[in-house]
Amino acid sequence: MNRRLTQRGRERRQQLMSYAITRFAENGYHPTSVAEIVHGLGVGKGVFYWYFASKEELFLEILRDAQRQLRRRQEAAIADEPDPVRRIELGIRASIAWIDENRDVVKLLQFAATEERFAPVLRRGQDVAVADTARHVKEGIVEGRIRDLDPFVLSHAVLGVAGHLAREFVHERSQSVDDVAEAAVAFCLGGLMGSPPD
Amino acid sequence: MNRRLTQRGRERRQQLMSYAITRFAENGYHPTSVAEIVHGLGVGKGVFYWYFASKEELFLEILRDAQRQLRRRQEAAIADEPDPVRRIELGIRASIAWIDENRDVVKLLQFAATEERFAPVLRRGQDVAVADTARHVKEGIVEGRIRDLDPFVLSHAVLGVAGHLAREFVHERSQSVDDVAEAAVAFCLGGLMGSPPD
Amino acid sequence: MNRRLTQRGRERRQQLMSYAITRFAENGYHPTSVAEIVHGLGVGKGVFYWYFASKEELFLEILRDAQRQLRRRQEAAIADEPDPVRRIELGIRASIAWIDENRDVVKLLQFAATEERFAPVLRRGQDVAVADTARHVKEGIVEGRIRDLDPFVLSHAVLGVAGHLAREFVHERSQSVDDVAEAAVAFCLGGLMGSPPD
Amino acid sequence: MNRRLTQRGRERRQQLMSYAITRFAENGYHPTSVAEIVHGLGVGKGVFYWYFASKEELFLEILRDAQRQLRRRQEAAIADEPDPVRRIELGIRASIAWIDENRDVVKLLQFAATEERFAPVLRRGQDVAVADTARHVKEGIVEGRIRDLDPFVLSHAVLGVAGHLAREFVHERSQSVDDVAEAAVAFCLGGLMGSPPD
DNA sequence: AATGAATGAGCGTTCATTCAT
DNA sequence: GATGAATGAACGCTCATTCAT
Repeated sequence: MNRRLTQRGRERRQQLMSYAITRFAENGYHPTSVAEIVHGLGVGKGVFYWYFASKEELFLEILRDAQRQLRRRQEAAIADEPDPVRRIELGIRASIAWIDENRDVVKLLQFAATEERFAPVLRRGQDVAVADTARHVKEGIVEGRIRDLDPFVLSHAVLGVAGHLAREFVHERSQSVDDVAEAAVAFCLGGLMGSPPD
Repeated sequence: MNRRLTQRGRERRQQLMSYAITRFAENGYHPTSVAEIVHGLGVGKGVFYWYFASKEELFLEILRDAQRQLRRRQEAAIADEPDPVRRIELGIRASIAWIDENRDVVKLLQFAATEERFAPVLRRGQDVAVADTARHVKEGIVEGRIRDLDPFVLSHAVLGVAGHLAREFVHERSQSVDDVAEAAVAFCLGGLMGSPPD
Repeated sequence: MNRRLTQRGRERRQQLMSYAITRFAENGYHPTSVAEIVHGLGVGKGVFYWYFASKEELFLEILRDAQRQLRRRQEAAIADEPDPVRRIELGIRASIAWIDENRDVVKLLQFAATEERFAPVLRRGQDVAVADTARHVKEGIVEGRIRDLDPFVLSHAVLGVAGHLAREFVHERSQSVDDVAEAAVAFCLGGLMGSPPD
Repeated sequence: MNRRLTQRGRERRQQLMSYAITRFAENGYHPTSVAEIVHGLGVGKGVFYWYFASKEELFLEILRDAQRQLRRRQEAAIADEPDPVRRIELGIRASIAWIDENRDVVKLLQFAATEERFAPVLRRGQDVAVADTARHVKEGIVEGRIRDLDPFVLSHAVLGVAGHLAREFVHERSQSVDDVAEAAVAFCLGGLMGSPPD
C-alpha cells in the first residue's frame, strides 16, 4: 500500500472510507462484506484493494482517523483558555459535539473495543484523551477547585459521562445537543468539585 | 427449541453458554465459530443444535441472562433501604461488583450495542435500569437532596460513570473494585447533589 | 486435520487424492481449482476441507505418498539379492515399472521440483533414493566390479537415466516397458562398469 | 505483437524477459504475477503489455529462446569435429556448461514439461536435440565403436544423464562443473560403448 | 442425545487484462 | 511509449446449518 495517489485517487479513497463507515455502522463490521461496499459505490472489487490492503486495514484506518479528528477538535476548543475547570468544560462540549456529528464512527469505536484485534489501537487513543483531561484536573486540584481524588479516575469519570450521555441522548432519544452538553457539564462539574456525599 | 431438559441436559446447556461467553469475549462473536465452541468442549456439532436453535439464539440468550442477573443483583442490594440517595449508592456498588465479576459478558453487552440485530434487546434492558434509577432520583429531588434536573439524564449519567469506571479500571488497569466503587459513588453523588458550578 | 476417519471417510479421502492426481497431472497444479476437483466428484466444497487442510497440504500428501510407494517397491524388488550389481539392476527395473504405472504422479513430482515451496519434500526423498543406490554401488566398487568413481555421482547418473528413459519412452513414445528397462539396464551397467573411453 | 522496436525497445523487452525468468524460477510461473514483474522493474503495467501479448506469450518466448540458445551452443562446441564419439562428448560438455550458466531457465523448462499447455513447444525442442545426438550415435554404431542398440534410446539416455547430473550436482550440491562434466562423459561413454554386463 | 460427514452460499482476496490519459 | 486506475471472474477457504446413523 502507501500508494502515491492522484487527486482523483484521494477522492476515491475518501469515498470508500465514508461509505464503509456508514455500512459498518449500520450493519456491523463483520456482516458488511467488501462486495457490499464496492457494489454500493458502483465500482469493481479491485478498486477496494487498490486503495486498502485489506478490510481490516481499512477499519484500522477509520479508527485512527477518528481519534485524530476528535483530539484535534478538543484542542481547538480549548485553545488557550487559562482556567483549567473551564478547559474541562470546553473539552466536554467539544467531545459531545463531535460525537453528535459522527454517530457512525462512534459506533465503530465502540465495536472496536470488543475485539482484541482492534482494542490496542483504541486503548492508545483513550490513554491520550485521559492524559489530556488529567492535566486540567490536576491543575484544578492544585488550585483547590477540584477535590483531591485520583485525577485519572476523575478524568475517566468525566469522559465516561460525556460519552455515555452523548451516545444515549443525542442518538437514541433525540434531545438537542446543547441540552445534553449542559447536563453533562453540570453533572461533571458537580462530580469534580461537589461537596462529598455527607 | 424450548425443549424439556433433564438435569444433565440443563448442565450441558449451561456449559455451552459459559464456554461460548469466554470465546465470544476473547475472540468476538462473529470470528468465533460454532465449530470452535463444540470442539473446545469436546462434543459434536449436533449437541449445539440440540440446545440452541442457532448461534444468534445462543447469543440473545446470553444477553437476556446477563441483564436479568444484573437487575436481580441490584434489587437484592437495595432491598428495603428507605433512603433514595443511599439506594442509588448501593445500586452503583452492586453494578460495579457485577461488572467486575462478569467482565466477559460485559464485553458482549458492549458488542451487542453495535449491531442493529442485537441492539433492541439491549435497549429494553437499559430502559429498565434507567427507570429503576430514575425512581430513586425523583424521590431524591422531591426530598430536595438531589438537584432539580431531568431525572432521566441524571440516571443515565450515573449509569454511564459506573459502567465506564468499572470497565476501564477494574478490567484494564487492575485497581481494586472497592476503590473504583468508592470513586464512582463520590463522583456520582457529587454530580447529583453538588452545588452548581458557581 | 489428522481426523479420526471411519471406513467411509478413508475411502472418500482416497477418492479425493486419486482424482486430484489425475486433474493435477492433466491440467497442472495451479490451474486445477479445488472447485474443479469437488465438482468432478459430485460433492460439495466442504468435503475437500474436511479431509485436507488446504490444497497445498493435499499436494504434499500426494508427494509423500508417492515417494513412500516407490521406495517400498524398490525394496521389495531387491529383497535379499546378494549381488550388488544385480540389486542395482533390479532397482532400475522396479523404478521403471513404477514410473510406468504412475505416470500421473510422476508428472507431479517433476512439477514439485520446480517450486521452492515443494522442492524440500522432494529433495528428502531423492536423498534417500540416492543413498539406497549408493550403498550397492559402493559394494560393487569394493568387489572391483564397478569402476572407482564417486558413488554418489554414479548413483545419480543411474537414477537420471532410469527416470528419463521411463518418462520419455514409456509415456511419450509408447514403447514397451520391458524394452525400455532392458535398454536402461544395459546403458547403466555399461556406465558403471564399462572400460573408460580409451 | 511483433512490434517494430527501437534499440531502447529491444533492451526493455530483454530486461522484462530476464527479470521474469528469475522471478518465475524462484517463485514458479503461476505464483508470479505480472504486477510483481513490472513492480520489480519499477515500471507501469502498460509496459508489459506493450511488449508481450500476455503472460503466457512471454513464457513461451522464454522457452523458445532457451532451446535456440542451447542448440547454438552445442553446434558451436561440435563445430567440425570429425569423430562422432568425440562429438557426443563435446555435446555433453556444452550442455552441462549451458545448464550451469542458466539454472533459472532450466527450471522453467522443467516446469513447462508438466503443463500440457507448454509441453508441445518443449517436445519439439527435445526431438531436435535427440535427433542431433542420434546422428552421432548412428555414425558411432556404423564405425563399430558404439554398441548396436536403438540410437534414439541411447541418445535419450545420454541426454538424461547429462541433464540430471548437471541439475543435481552443479546446482544443489555445488560441485565444480568440470568434475560433473567429466563424470557424465565417463558414464555415458561407458554406457554407449561399454561391454555388456557379463 | 450425540456424532461426524456433508452442503453450498458466501467471504476476503488476487490478478490477467484493458484503457483513458 | 508509458502510467496507474479500474474491471470482474475466479480463487482458496470458512462456516452455519442439516441429517443419516
